[in-house]
Amino acid sequence: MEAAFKAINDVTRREILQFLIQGPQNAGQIAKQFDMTKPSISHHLDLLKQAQLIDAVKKGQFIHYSLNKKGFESIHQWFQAFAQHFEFPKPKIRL
Amino acid sequence: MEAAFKAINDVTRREILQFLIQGPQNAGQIAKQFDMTKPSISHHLDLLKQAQLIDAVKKGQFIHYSLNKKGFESIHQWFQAFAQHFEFPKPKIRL
DNA sequence: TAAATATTTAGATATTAGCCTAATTATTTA
DNA sequence: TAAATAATTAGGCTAATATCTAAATATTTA
Repeated sequence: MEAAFKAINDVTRREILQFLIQGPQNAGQIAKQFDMTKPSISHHLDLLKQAQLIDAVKKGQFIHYSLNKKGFESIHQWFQAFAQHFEFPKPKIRL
Repeated sequence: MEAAFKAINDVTRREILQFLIQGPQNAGQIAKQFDMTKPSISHHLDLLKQAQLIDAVKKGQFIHYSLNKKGFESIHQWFQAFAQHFEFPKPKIRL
């Protein structure tokens, strides 16, 4: 959980997560989105992986990165206590 | 939003938020819960306030701190995109 | 197998963050 | 109004973070 909070406390890493909503991408494709060197992006990917917010699968010389539910669940769980406290509006009908 | 992510990226600050679930507390009562000096706690309270995760109301020589919905809403909003992506299980019946 | 490509690892540097002690401000009480 | 209480602000120190360049590793292709 510690790692997840640390991971999302950075604009670039949050943008990487947003980018991955549209589907798995390899490191180069991710790096292309940002005005930052590949090693820096690689470092960010490492922190996101440590937090289990993303998964990495090597396919030949490429590494495919995708969102990982686990890390998000840990954030979700922490948030629940407060969501309950404030009773955030929920849809009346199951979507 | 930036400020909220920064604020929750610290164990002490998250523990302060947890503590405030049970209701408003003044700075001294909060500081008593932690093995840390008052100035350090004061600094944490300031960051939480900046993130609008807590509110501060002065009552005489005391300052009462309480949870502030606003900051949590900004985190909640960010989270929604991913919650939708993963379709986190929701209760079938409205509680 | 040598060259090219994809990505990471290592090392350096500058900024940010967290904690402490000392000093300051504001309020209450004797 | 002087002393006590509640809390913050200021200043300094150390550890952690984000970024870069250069080098290394792994894989594919000519």
